Amino acid sequence: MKKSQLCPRFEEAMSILSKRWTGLIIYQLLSGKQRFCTIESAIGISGRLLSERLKDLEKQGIVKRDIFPETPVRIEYSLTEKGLALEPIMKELEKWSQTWIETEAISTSE
Amino acid sequence: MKKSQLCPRFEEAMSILSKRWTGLIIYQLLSGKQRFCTIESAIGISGRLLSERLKDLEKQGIVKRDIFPETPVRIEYSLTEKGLALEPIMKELEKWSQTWIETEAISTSE
DNA sequence: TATACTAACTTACATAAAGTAACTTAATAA
DNA sequence: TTATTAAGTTACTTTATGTAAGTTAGTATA
Repeated sequence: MKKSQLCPRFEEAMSILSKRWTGLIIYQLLSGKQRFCTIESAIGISGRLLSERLKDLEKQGIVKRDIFPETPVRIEYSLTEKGLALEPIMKELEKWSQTWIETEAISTSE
Repeated sequence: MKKSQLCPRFEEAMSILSKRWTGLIIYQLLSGKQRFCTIESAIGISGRLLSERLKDLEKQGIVKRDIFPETPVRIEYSLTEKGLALEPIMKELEKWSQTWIETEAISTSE
């Protein structure tokens, strides 16, 4: 593949957000720590992909995983400092969407 | 697919940014109007996908396309008002990347 | 007149990522 | 012994992306 002329840090940051579901997972966790099944139903992602994304985000130091050995086991996901620092981006995107996205224009194919 | 509990506007906005290349194209166009081949080499995208993404972005009213019937033809892409309004998001992501992304950690597989 | 050149695509095909549904694991309760 | 539950994982299909070659239109050059 061709090499870009962009700042590698910015490119890396964008590659995180431009992976499907990643942004919504982070957005969802901004409202506080929560469990796998809560995130799953809140954003409508499948277990297979949520599992994959959470592993990636943990590896990148954006998400933290805490295990509570109850029955059945409880696992809570939350944002690290690095993850929480993404809040301004989400807030700006929220603002933009409220100004520029019309509800009517959204495809309702599902 | 399951339905999410998120604001449809925000979800739609995120779906734009979380499509591969879209964010980089918008970022690139923030530095001013430019031609197909310029964007192509600046961000390292293939012609096939750049063409596809620019069409989508035009349809969404984020990008404008101007034709100059010279020889060979010149076509200039630029951001609309809606597209320019995404600048704060890009600036915040730039800030975040400079604080939290280490250059060493970026995979150099290409 | 025939061939070359250029930007901006498009097509055809291979590979990678995402969607879907069924299955697994471990601890404990009925 | 069977059932229940959260948190995944596996197997398989469909969609998206990567890659390279081909197309189009208007000149310019041999």
